[in-house]
Amino acid sequence: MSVGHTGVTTEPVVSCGDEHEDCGIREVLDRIGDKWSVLVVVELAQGVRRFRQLQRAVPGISQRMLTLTVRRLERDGLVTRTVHPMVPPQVEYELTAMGHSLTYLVKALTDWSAEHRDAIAQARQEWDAAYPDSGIR
Amino acid sequence: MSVGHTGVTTEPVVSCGDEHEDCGIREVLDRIGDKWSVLVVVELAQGVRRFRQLQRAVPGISQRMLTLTVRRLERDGLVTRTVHPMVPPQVEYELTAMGHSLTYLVKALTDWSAEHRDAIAQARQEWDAAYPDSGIR
DNA sequence: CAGTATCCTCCATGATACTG
DNA sequence: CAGTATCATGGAGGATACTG
Repeated sequence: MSVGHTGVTTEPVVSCGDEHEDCGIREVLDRIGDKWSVLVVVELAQGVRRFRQLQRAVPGISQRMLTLTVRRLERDGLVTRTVHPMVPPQVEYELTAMGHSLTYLVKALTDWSAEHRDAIAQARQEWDAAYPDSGIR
Repeated sequence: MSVGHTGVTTEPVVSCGDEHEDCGIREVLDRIGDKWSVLVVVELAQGVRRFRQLQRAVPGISQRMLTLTVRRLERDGLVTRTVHPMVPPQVEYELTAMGHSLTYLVKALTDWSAEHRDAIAQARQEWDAAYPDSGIR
């Protein structure tokens, strides 16, 4: 995917077209852009998980945020929540077909990230060296 | 790069592996997850743009946020900033090769969004109907 | 175990004014 | 035109306690 020099390469034609607003990117971004959704989806991509399993698998997430995150994913039709009436309670979360399709997008995300993290880190170092106290971070 | 399958298909094997942290997703997410970066990148995907051009192309963005956004993109090596010394000042922003490669990811994002926005909207309606005052949004 | 219910904090964003 | 400098604020997220 070398975009190389001056020449125009094959553009992915990403544009908002005639939309006045912001395409529909915001909708997705508002979901995957938050702090935990993607990490929860990544874990659920491995299979069915219970609440505490999820919390242990996503270090640092609070009970409250995990609840909010899975609720929103459920509301969007990306995750199913299955309650098994027993003591102690058992609730299982699982990706829907749509939630599953999202993992392909997430993979694209991680791939791009892995591919460019070094270049980004270097660019940042150079920039920070050039403008030591710019306030930008 | 068709992201949209239906049903269970071959898994993209998206996992954090043995990483304790959160892969490198957070780095990308922190950039594309913010309110404006993606929209600016989308506009710059069309070609070279000046500051005011960008601001007009991205409705709702404040001068301050546009400055911050392009600065951060520049710092990450995704955008170049070229100052032409003249009166009035002229500054041009352009995607780097890496910034360009990001547009493919953004396209995957918009594609997925376009493909599932209806399903998501419907899932939300149904959920909101089932749990009228849940507080979730 | 799987959550609710509160309270609180900080930071991303916004609004406004000024400048080379 | 292309910014900087301040000040203000809302809401995402965190901490803690309690419950069926």
